[in-house]
Amino acid sequence: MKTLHSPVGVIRSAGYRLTRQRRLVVDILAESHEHLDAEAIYQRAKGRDARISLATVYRSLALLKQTGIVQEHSLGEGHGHFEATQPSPHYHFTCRTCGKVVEFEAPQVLGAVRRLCGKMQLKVVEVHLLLSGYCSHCGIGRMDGDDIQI
Amino acid sequence: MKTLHSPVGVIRSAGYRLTRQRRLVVDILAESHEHLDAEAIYQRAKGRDARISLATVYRSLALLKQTGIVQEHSLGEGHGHFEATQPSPHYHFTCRTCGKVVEFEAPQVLGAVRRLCGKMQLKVVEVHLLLSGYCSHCGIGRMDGDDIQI
DNA sequence: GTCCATGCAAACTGTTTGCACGCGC
DNA sequence: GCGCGTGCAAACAGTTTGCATGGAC
Repeated sequence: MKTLHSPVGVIRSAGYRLTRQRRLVVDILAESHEHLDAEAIYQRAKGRDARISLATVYRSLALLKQTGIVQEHSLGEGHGHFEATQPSPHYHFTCRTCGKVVEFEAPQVLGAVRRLCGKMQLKVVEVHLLLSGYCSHCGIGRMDGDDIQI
Repeated sequence: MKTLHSPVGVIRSAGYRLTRQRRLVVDILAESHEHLDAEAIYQRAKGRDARISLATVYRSLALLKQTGIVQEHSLGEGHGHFEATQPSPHYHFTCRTCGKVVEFEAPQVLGAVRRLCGKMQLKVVEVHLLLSGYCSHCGIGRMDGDDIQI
């Protein structure tokens, strides 16, 4: 059973240096509870340290992902979005009209996945469930099952 | 209730022209039951019609996606993969070692999603469930729960 | 014949990399 | 001080677009 450390502790105990830039990226993701993309993280980082570069943001994100501190999600926009790893797994819905992202938990999904993958002898490391459609606001008047398929 | 037409019928009844190139892309996806990316589709298409261009493949895929004839999946490689829309929804597992993609059905997942989204007033149009980990072959000796999180 | 679709090449977006300098340990 | 990490700019992959020509209807 893995003990939970602070991001800073994880970075150091994995043998990586704790640089100003890495700490900055961690902080930005820990503070913001949105799903930022690399560019947005870079912009925020630049606000606090004008010298940081986009390449470093990407390199930091790769390292943080590898150590499990952050997770990357594909939210249907064709590029990555990042968030600090949460204690309990959750999934995402994105609205096709307004772009809003709704997070939700779904323990049943994990159960079903676990059962299925046990049968198929698959060792699952990551689970991404991504829904898209229309949120409660944008879905008004969209009862015309035209592209509603579920 | 939407009637099922042949891809060709769907294209024409949506008011689009049925060109040699569009038919070719449809055929390639219908024949191959793999998850091809745009480049792979382009290579196969060139084999049958040397004049086709990659841009047209992309344009055709966009149109076929919009009409529901094909689906795009993000299989964790950072670029899109395409397959002909199947009658019953299914999901994907990709092996981190050998890259193999395993398809599986999971009606329970759809049920859970439907229930949750009903509560949250979300109208769901698309459901993507993507697992990654190690397949039965590559997973041997990987019992050391180090990065196994589910 | 009309107008949408195509081919080509150039543009664009997101991401990665090579290399010399900088800084955490 | 050693060696990993950074900044910069250039390279890269995947995808999109502008424009003149071609082909479906």
